[in-house]
Amino acid sequence: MPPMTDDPARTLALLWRLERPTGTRGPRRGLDLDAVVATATALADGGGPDGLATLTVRRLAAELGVAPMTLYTYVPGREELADLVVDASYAAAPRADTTGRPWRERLTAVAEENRALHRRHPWTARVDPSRPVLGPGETAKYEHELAAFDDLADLAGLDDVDRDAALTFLLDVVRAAALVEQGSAGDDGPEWWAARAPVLARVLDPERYPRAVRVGTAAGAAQGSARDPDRAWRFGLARVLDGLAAMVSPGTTR
Amino acid sequence: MPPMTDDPARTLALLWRLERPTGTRGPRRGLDLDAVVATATALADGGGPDGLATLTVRRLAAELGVAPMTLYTYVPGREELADLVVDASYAAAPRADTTGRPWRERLTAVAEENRALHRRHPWTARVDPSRPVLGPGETAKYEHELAAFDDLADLAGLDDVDRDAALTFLLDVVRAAALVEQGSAGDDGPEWWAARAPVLARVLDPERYPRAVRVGTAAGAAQGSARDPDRAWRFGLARVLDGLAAMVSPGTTR
DNA sequence: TTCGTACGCTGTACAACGTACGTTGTACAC
DNA sequence: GTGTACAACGTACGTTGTACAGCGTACGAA
Repeated sequence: MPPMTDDPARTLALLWRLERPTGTRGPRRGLDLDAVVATATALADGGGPDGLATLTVRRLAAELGVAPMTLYTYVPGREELADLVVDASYAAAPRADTTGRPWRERLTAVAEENRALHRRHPWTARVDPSRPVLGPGETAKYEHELAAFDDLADLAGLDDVDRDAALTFLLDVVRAAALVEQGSAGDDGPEWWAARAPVLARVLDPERYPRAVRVGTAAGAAQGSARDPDRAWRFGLARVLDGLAAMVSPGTTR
Repeated sequence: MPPMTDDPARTLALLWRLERPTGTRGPRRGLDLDAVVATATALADGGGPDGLATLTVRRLAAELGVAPMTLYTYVPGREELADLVVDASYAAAPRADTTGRPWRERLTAVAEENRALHRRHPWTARVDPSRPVLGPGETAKYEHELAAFDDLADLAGLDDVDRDAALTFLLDVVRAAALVEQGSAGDDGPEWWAARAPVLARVLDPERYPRAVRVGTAAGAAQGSARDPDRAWRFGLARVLDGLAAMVSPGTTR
């Protein structure tokens, strides 16, 4: 199970489709990288929020009608395959041109685009944000999203480091909201609480944990049932925009 | 590998240490749950950010000088063990009483406490936030943190659902900052970029991705090297507080 | 036309994982 | 003394990623 020689350059070359100078000898390849990635994406999509984890070499090979080891002639290993899938999902995401619109609108568009991405491919919300993929998809996405910050960066006098931090800030909140939305889908059915209620009733002393019991009940009920499910989303988005707006007009912030 | 009968009630009982009416027959137990959890925590701590993933039944058993299957008499399975470890880390975290302080100070304290938690146990930053553990540690933490929002909730007229959303908002940003900090530790050394630079130079066209190249370089250099590493942290915290402040005095926000 | 060889493909194998199952041995209740 | 409840554990199964060596194909050179 130890990973193979993980050569970052090889992975990057694959991401950017820099075909290595492969000779024409031997049998023709039965697949190509795009087909592998496309099928892998479909398989991950079928696996729900943990789709990337349930994407296994053996299952992908079976889906492609090929022996497991064959995939290793297309991809260095499982981790690199995941990178390719993630980057492809970024590349395929639509990006609306909001040039000329007010900065709040532009940032809202970025947020909505990422929300849509996390909905189309739930596993994107669980990608480790601290390890950039550096593929063409991620780069195009990054460029597009940084551009949406042009006006705010001007107004607030953000340098490049702060601009990156502001974008990260926005995306973090969007991702967190996506995770909440995923968690409340299906899991938080009445039977989820029903299975836990007996023990919780014995153990959650309202005198010892007054706020936890009250707020937890309210929050659980709100997101579980018919209360509009967009409330948490709008809350987070509004907080982010207001937080960034404070850099423009720092009047009320101190 | 399919999990066993995951009985939520049994897991909760374990978390809250509701000892089942075990008879005194048979050999005495050689361990107790607290020792198992303590050793598991130490093992996870030794595994870095992915410590919870590298915590395996076999390794824990070896550490405890016991056969792997023995652990199953203490804990239903690996997942429940992870829950116990996580909740114990919450329970052990210090919680300062900030009653009477201004709300920004109280929220900052909560943020700092969580930052300290993610530093002491890096794997806590990778716990799925959409699946509450509902143990005594998490409950105490939740109660404490909700209390820190008392004044803000008053000032801004937050109901319980919004109070929960506001806390989640704060914790999400703190967790994201912790992940960034973890990612930039060690990984982002000069050789990390050095291994990727040749391909990136060929592929990152500054005309096609002007902002991405410029901002990415700046951000990478800033967090990688000697620039003060707390900058992203302070940025995120300030944005969160300002975002929440806008609910108190909504003057500049629209 | 023949043949060497580069290369796509795959069967087998291994280490590590979680954990089901059945056995062993201990120590209390009677 | 003896029956029995229960902790501990040896073995085994299915699953994972992937190393390795062999097989067979089809092109380049003769």
